[in-house]
Amino acid sequence: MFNHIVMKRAYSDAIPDEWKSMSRVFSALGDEHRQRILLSFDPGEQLNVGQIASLSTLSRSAVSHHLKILREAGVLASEKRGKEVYFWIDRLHLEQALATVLDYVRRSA
Amino acid sequence: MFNHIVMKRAYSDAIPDEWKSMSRVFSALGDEHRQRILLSFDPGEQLNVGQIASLSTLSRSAVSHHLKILREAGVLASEKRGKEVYFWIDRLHLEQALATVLDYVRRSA
DNA sequence: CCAACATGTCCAAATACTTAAACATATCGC
DNA sequence: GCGATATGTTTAAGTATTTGGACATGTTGG
Repeated sequence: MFNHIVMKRAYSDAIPDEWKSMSRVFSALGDEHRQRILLSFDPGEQLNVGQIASLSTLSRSAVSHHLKILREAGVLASEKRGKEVYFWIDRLHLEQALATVLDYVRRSA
Repeated sequence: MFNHIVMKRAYSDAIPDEWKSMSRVFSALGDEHRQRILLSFDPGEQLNVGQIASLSTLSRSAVSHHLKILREAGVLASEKRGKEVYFWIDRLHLEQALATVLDYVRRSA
């Protein structure tokens, strides 16, 4: 008995695991400067911090801050090569995160 | 001649039209309270402001603020029925916005 | 080793966002 | 119309984010 009673998930419950990843992606890409950084990449292109900063209207320091947020969100990936740090779009992670939300939305009909 | 020279899109250029819509979706869903609101909806469910506020830990006023942002971003749609305003997930708009980014990411490989 | 360069980090000021109370508007039942 | 209810708006304070300069660290070439 009571099997037919489905408690509504409490608003204050933890955000589902698969949403935590998407959450950071959303926050990261909710900023216009960070969107511009993402759009700076041509297909397959890798850019170092100096290149990204020179395209930007912000200080190198501010760009570095945004790159950190994008990397931690899994929007970009990076690797140090010599003196430089190269960034590229983390295609797989982004696809997975977006697919999670798309899946939720499609089930919501 | 010069056809082979492809100017890099300036960082400060306008964000492409199809991105403006996604931009607001990202900003809207970059906030944990607004994510919780989105996750409050069962499939096909419609909730009014009072119901959403009662699920929330925030004041009704703050919830109203977040609902406005979610509606303006096209995450939720709403309709007034009598005294109440009902909200639901704007499935089509969300799908389209997410598909735009997914498409960009897939072309970025 | 050392000078030049690329990047990251720390910090304080500027800016933007969030919050909740008070108030305003609209709708309903009687 | 009137009181009760539901929601939106304004506002001011609190909080968080963003920014760029100064400094620290790591790397390379000579």
